Amino acid sequence: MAATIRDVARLAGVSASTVSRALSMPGVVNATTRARVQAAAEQLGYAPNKAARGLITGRTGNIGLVVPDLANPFFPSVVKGVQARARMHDVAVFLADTDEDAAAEVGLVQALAKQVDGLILCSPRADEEELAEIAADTNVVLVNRLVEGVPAVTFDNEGGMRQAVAHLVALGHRRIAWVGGPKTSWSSAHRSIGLFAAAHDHGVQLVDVGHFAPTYEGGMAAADQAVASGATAVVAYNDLVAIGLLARLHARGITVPDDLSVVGIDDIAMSRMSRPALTTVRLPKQRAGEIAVELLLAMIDDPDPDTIIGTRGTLHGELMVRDSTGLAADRTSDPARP
Amino acid sequence: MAATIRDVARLAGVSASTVSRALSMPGVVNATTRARVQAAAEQLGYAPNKAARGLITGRTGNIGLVVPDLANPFFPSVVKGVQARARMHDVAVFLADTDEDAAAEVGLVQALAKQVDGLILCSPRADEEELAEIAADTNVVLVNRLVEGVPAVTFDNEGGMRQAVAHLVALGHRRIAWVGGPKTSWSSAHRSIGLFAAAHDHGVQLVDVGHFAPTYEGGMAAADQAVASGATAVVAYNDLVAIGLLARLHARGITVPDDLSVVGIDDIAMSRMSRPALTTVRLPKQRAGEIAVELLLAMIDDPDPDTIIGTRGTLHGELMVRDSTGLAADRTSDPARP
DNA sequence: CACAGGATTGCAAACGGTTGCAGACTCGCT
DNA sequence: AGCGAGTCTGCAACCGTTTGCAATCCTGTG
Repeated sequence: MAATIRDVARLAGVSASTVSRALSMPGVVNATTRARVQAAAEQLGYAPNKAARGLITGRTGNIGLVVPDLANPFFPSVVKGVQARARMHDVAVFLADTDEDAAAEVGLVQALAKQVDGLILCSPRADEEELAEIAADTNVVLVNRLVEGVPAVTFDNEGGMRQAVAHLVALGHRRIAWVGGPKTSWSSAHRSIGLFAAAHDHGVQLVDVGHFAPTYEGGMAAADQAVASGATAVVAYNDLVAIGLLARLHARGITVPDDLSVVGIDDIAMSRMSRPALTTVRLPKQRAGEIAVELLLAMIDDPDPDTIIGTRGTLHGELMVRDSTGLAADRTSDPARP
Repeated sequence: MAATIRDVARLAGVSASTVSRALSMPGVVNATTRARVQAAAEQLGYAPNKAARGLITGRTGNIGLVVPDLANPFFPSVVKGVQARARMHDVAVFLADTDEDAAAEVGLVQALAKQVDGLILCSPRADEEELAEIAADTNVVLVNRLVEGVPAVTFDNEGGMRQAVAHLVALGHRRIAWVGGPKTSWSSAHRSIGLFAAAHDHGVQLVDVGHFAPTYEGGMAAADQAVASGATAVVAYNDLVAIGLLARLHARGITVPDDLSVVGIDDIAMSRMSRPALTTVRLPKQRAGEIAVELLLAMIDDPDPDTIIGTRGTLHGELMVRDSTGLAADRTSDPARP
């Protein structure tokens, strides 16, 4: 079908090796020959078969990206970042959606492993051992998850939580509820830790409402318990959950932020559009994807373990104050002017 | 690094050919040999190198998927459908996001073309000629776009619009505004046509408010013109636009649906969560992805042009009536009982 | 006991590239 | 003219598979 290197060689009247060199190591072939080859290649619309090259060089020029659920707006953002950066480096991206299934995850990873130079695992569901095992014989970069000895790009959960708490405390909140994500979620655990630490530092109460699905429905399910907790503000595991909270609170006639303040995490596009617009900790999701690619590519280029293993990028979040947070309900005036 | 077929052969004490056969054409090798080979393969964690196979068979076992913008929630849904179906068939998926750039689109497509057996182009931005050209020497399935002679899966825009109009007419609306998408959008054009036809059939007025970006911002930009149009109901190019409308209308103190009804198209996840929840035409996005894969795979298996060329799946939308549509503002009672 | 015929298995070529090595040429000098 | 040093270019091997063909083994039968 498509033209092969030999077709080009024949047309240019040279050997295949010369074509190969003319195209990938110009400078080593005579200028006029090179011109002839290039003309021939052009004419035939020739483009080298990456797979064949990969067989020899051991580099496929492809990377794999595994995400748990594309329906969660968080992930398309990082996929976009990965995409963009990969394109810059001229590598193609395999995408796999595991549907939140840890078992499918390792299966997919193994299937992908053979045809890529490395993998980016985004918020992986697999357990720590499995991840370590995978990372042992494949180039792997983790996103939003930390595993001993595996390069990763993560978000500064503690810092983000600190900002959220500082904001709420400034608004007079003294009792804050935490609506956690899935029990096994690495980021939920770390957000929780950061939150408790920040609350402690500020001397305010934090009440843990429990674990919920990282979805709109999870937020709806958590709302009533959050209200019952007696807190004047709620921090949710992520924006989707926060928006679910908003919906249920509205349905119950509870006004946000007058009766209750709500803070999300992620800053997905939807958050600007919710009513009220959601105050949230913006996580540079796309940037995370970009950095993951850089890390992975560096790792591929220089497989020297020492320089890479343990490398990790930590991205800082930024509090986006919008309309879902306000003065604490049990205060009637600006706490700054008592 | 990874085990090759020869490693397995050595361990099993047979030749590479036997391993190949044992694995891909069982039944042709002796049962005990096969067992030995399988054990060896298992032990070594062997998985064939798809690229090498591709060289010989001419099949890479990969497909490519090109979308204009993952940030638009419409696309992750179809990507998910493609993903799921591809996995069933054991093919891997290359994903490319073109960032709405028609030029990047053809470039990416050409780059991908060499390493896949076929391509799924989702709502392609490229012009008709380019698409036809690409389809000429690659297996291509279009999604949400029709081009002469190229297999495609599309949505029944006319039918969807008819449902929307029937719904609005039943609510007493007699003057409906249409907020169109990008000027060059195939689906915007067809939705517009369907809408006009339906309006004509029902004997109601349709006023075209113009073309807007298919985004939240586009909706915000369109809102005031929609209001000024004097219509009592607005149909938006898609849900994102409709939600943008909702936001701007709210900001202007216009109540939906009491003052104005709003109808979207797509039924993205966000639509259930908007306030008010958006009445919209649900498009089976994920299903579209699945069918596209089936179509593409069929095309790959049987490259006989006649059976495939022109094949197209048309998926029907379903009106989801939620809270953004109500009785026409200029009516005070149920129009069914005048 | 020889032999036909089927069942297994191995050899080697092929796929489309890349690359080490060596041969062929071209120069510039002596 | 002879020679050394470059500069180019082609040959051939190799990457990890698959597959046509031929060789081998085994079995049943005459």
